[in-house]
Parts: sequence; C-alpha cells; structure tokens
Amino acid sequence: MTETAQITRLKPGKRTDIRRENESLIRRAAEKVFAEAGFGGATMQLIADLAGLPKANLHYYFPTKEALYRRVVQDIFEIWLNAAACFDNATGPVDGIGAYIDAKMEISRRHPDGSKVWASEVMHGAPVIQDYLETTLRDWTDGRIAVIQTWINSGKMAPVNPRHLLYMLWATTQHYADFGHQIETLNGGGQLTDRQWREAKESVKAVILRGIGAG
Amino acid sequence: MTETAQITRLKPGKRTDIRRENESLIRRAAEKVFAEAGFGGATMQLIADLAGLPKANLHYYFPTKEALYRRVVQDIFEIWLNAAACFDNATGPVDGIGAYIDAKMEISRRHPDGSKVWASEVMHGAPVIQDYLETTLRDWTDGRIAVIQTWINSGKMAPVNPRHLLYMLWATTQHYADFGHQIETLNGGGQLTDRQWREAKESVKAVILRGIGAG
DNA sequence: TCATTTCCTGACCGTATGGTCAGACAACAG
DNA sequence: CTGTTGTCTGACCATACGGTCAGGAAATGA
Repeated sequence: MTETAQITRLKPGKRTDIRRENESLIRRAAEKVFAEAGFGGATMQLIADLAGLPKANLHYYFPTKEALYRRVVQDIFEIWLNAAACFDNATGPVDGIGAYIDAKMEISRRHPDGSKVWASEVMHGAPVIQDYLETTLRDWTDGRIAVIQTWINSGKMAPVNPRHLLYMLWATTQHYADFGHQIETLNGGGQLTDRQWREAKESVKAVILRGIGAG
Repeated sequence: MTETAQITRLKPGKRTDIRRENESLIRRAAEKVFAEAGFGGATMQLIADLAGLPKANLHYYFPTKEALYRRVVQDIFEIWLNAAACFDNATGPVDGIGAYIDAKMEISRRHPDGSKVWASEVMHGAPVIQDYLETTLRDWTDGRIAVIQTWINSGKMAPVNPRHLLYMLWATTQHYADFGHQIETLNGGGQLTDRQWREAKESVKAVILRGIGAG
C-alpha cells in the first residue's frame, strides 16, 4: 500500500460541488483499498490517507464503513450493467457476443479494482448485494438467455447451453481483472501492453466464437 | 456463519495422532472461515468455534493467524498441482484438455472453499504465495504452454495462443467455485444437482474443445 | 510409582479499529 | 455585518482482536 495520497481532486468548487467532489474522492480511494485488502482488511484510516482527508471527514459523508462499501459495490454494478447493453443492439452472436467480450475486457482493464470488489463481495456470499442478484441480475440473465436461444433456434450458432455460455463469458473476461496479479507475475512482473491486451481479447473471442459455431 | 461446530473429528487416537488430527481439524475450519470472510474478516475465535476448540488451543498448533492462513493456502496449491497431472498423460488436446477441465471442475465442486481462499489471496496481490507464483506455477505454466504448442504444430488443434487458453481454462472452471453463490442464486437458490454439474462440465468442454478446433 | 513430555485452556494484555462529538471554520442569505 | 447552514477535524471512547502465559491435565516411559 502506498503511503502518499494518490487520488487527486478535480476542482474545489462551491458548496454543492464540494460534497459531490469529496464523495467521489472518497469512493475512488475506497474502491482501491477494498480491492487490495478486502472489506475486513480495509480500514477507514487507510482510505482516509489515500484520499488525503482526515478519517472523521469520511464519516461526515458516509456514516459507516459498510455504507461506504455498499456505495462502492453499487457503482461497480452500475458500470457492469451499462456495458451489457452491447448485447441488445446485435443481430447475431458474432456481433453481440463479440462486442460483449470487448466491453467486458475493457472493463477488466479500466476498472480492475471494481471488478475485484465485486468478486470479493460475491465470494463472501453477497451479504450486501444479494437483492441485486435476485432481481436485476437474474432478470438480465434470463433476458440474454432468451436472446441466445433465438440465435440457436435460427441456426446462427451451435446449441450451447446459454446459461453456461454466459458464465464462461463472465469468467474469462473478469479473470483478467480479478487474477490480474497472477497474470502479471506470469508475464514477467509487468502490466500487459496494448498489444498483449489485444492478443488476449482476440484469443478469447476466437475460442468462444468458434466454440459456439459462429466464428 | 453457522453457530454450531460443524467440523467433526475423525478419531481421538494417541499422542502423534492427536497432533495430526487436531491440525487437520483446525485447517478445515480455517479454510471455511477464510473463504467466507477473507483473511481480514476471519477471526481466530470464529475458527476456534467452528473447530470446537478453545482459541488458545489454535495458537498451540499454529503460532499466528498468518501461519495458519499460509498453511491453508499451501494445502490448496498442493491439490491444485496434483490435479494438473492429467495434462501429462495425454496424447492430444481432446484427452488432455478434456481431462483437465473435468479435474478442475471436480475440484471446484469438492473444494470450493479452497478455491475461494486461493482467489482471494491472488486478488490481494498474493502477499503469502508470491514465491510460488514466480517459481512452481510459472514453471508449470511454461511446460503446459510448450505441450499445447506441440499440439498446434502437429495440427491437432487450431493455432490458439496457449497462454490465454490456459487462462480461459482456469477462469471457466474456477468460476464455478469462486462465484458459486452467484450461480446458486441464479439457479433459484439451491446447489447444483449432479445433472447440472454434468451439464456445466459438458458445456465448458464443448465450447472450449470446439473453440480450439479439436471438438 | 514417579518423572518427563505433550497437550490443553481460562484469564489476561496491548493495540488497532470503527465510530462519536464538541466545537472551529467557511460559505452563503438577508 | 449577522445569523444560519454546511463543512471540517482533533481528541476521545468502547470494543474486539491477535496473541501470551502460567499452570493444570493427560499421556508416555522408566
């Protein structure tokens, strides 16, 4: 964990801006700390130091550690859902699933901390976002399964169990965020380059699309 | 978290057996608690309660919380490596990768807690098993990549980047353990049945094997 | 039986953490 | 300028946690 505050404010602003800006500042710091240490290992002091604010100030904006954590998880879920729109504007599996893989890989690259917090939350039994799983995520999943089924019925892809196909898409793409440290270690210790990210994307798409008979 | 001690001893035994049996008892309880709460969220008291032992007794066998955690992670890594042997006795990708998927899916089913602890450890930057990643895992990975490359060179499968193929195998199989709660929720709240596990295995194998042009 | 080693555990301690609060300070509105 | 509202923070508190330890119980060996 770095000692110096890394998260930078954008603009001081006036009254209302102050609130919005500081909340964002705290949320970004919290996302990083929660990702690196988990909920139990994260401390308000660490988050405060990273945000460059006194600890008491965090409690002014977020009453409890759990409230802050909840907010972070919700933010991630938001991003997650928005990226899923790719599926809807598609005419077939090559467009739809290809674009979905691209979008999710991009999230893994741009928001690795968010992905880790989400993974950690689910791994621990989803104590905070269980209702989201049972409502929003479930509905979204059922909808996409129906879409995939129509593609299968119209012969646009092989008869693969749509549910398990979705799980494979989630697993393979999020792996590059959640297990990023392992991947970087096996990569020689450094982050993946632009070229390597492209290679990763293309590899995943190639196997999946050919695997569903749509390559 | 259940309140009653769930982990059952096997046999009281004599002197040496006592040590071995109690260490195993503690390790099994620890694996569960670490998986459910993460390292930071886990407490020695919770582990002690689950094992049905006084907290001080844990410190008799394991000097610190970290030493106990380290032991749990090492146990998992052991299982993980043993299962990887399937790769070696294979003559081609259908045998080798098919058996590897079967083995890893079985681990996800039989040792979901272990898989979660491993995932959590890696997600937090592998503070405890970094050396394993850099030595044992790296060597194993390089070896399998070489094997896959020979399969590609001899035309037994399509020219897929072997490294990213391995990542896909890890991701898809471990997903059923690490995200088991999410899968169960989307499954209606209950554990997967034998039939559903078979369906999962077959779906993964079908997509992957066809995806590498070996189905 | 006695001595020795191993195993067990209740009571205790220092520390770190989440959270509180009174009061200072800054930004508006009139 | 003056009152009011929103922002900030050092100091403080109760609790929970990892870890310690002295001494008792039980097993083993002579």
